[in-house]
Amino acid sequence: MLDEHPDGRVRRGNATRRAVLRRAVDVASVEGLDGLSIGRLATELSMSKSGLFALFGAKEELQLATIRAAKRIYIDTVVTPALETPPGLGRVWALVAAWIDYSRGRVFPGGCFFARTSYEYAARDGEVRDALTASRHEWLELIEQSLAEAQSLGELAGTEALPQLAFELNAFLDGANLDSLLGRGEPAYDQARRAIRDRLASANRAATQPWDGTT
Amino acid sequence: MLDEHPDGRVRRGNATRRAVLRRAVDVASVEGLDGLSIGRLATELSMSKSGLFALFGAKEELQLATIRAAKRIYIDTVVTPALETPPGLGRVWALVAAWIDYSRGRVFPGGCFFARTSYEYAARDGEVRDALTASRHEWLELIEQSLAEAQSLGELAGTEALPQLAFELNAFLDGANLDSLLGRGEPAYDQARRAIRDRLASANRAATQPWDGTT
DNA sequence: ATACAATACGAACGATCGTACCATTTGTTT
DNA sequence: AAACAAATGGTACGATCGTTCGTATTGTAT
Repeated sequence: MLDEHPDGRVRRGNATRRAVLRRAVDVASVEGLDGLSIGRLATELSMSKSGLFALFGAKEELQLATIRAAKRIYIDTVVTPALETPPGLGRVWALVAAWIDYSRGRVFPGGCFFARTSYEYAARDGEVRDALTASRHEWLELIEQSLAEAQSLGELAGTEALPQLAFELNAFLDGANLDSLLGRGEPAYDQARRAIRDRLASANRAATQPWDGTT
Repeated sequence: MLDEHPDGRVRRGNATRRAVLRRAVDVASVEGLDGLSIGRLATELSMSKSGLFALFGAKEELQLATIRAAKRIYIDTVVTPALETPPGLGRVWALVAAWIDYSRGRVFPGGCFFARTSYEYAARDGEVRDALTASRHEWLELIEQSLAEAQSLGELAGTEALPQLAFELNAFLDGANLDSLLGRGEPAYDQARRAIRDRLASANRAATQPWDGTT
């Protein structure tokens, strides 16, 4: 959509940028956005350091572009597939299930890209941090909105506070992600699934429409 | 306890090491254990880079010593005070309450030291990562043990799986820590408290000994 | 054909990194 | 008093960092 102009030069540049960012998101998910080094990226991609640098103009621009690239991957592998499930608790479950697959399948070698980098910049200032907080906010709002749909369908007790519930579900996901990376492996994801299923089942108990807990 | 030998030289060295580590834990909680730089620490503490380096022998030793120093602070401000509360759900609550105060009060400027650094090294190898995974394991075991005491006192349903429950409580804590750092502020801790209180109350409902949810 | 624009490279810059070596000072041991 | 040990500082090394500059190449305009 940004390539509307069929300029061969910028098209070539965009292709190179994509190749760089494909590698950058993987590196950053393990070593962090600080660990991203232009020289190292250039070496790994067999290009010149100055050439790679010129594509972004500054290190911070590379970091911001890396975040945007990670967000695209995240949306493609987690959000979009889950939105194929019709609204309701089924979609909420599809969302968390897709997230678990995303973390578990190591779409990024360092687990969830945003968990890794958000913690890295959580206590700092600047555009990088702002971009990461905005991403987290969008994600939490997506969960909350899916919960709101389920609630208006009668699948969630009307007394449930949705920001609270979204916070809890997301905490389970992040917890499993970290536990898994730190060696707890598959059982961590089992714990998250069980916690989420039990929590949603409890929120469904006082609702009008029953939920079978699987779909 | 390690200063049993009244050698003035090593005592002086230990004092300097303590001063270095007091600053190192703060820096690492914000910039990470990679962001720790010997030269920067030396400048901030008005000492020579080579002198500071010699006190630890290698950067990795400085990082490991920083983790040990952070663990001491953690134990002093979270674990030990909570253990003054008698076993049972009251102690579990004291533990999580102390943790929330520890994160909320910014004992480390970057929030929980271990959340920050564990994510940093979660997807890597080496002694630093091993030390961090061990710390996390100890913490989770402490929660689990406190839950086991509560269970044997009849304050927790016998059907509750304790590793599962410990995972959930800890996930709430980490989630609030990150949300708070990313600008959500006090409400994040309120959400964690509420999530934990509700979860413990639910686990207490099928138990023999009631719990009032506050002490 | 000519002027312009974007990509890419090579070389070099100042800064900072972790580390090594050597000297000095200070405290302990004999 | 002499021998030793630990802490601390000064200097310098090689590596890497982000960045700048000049230049060649390639594609698009006029």
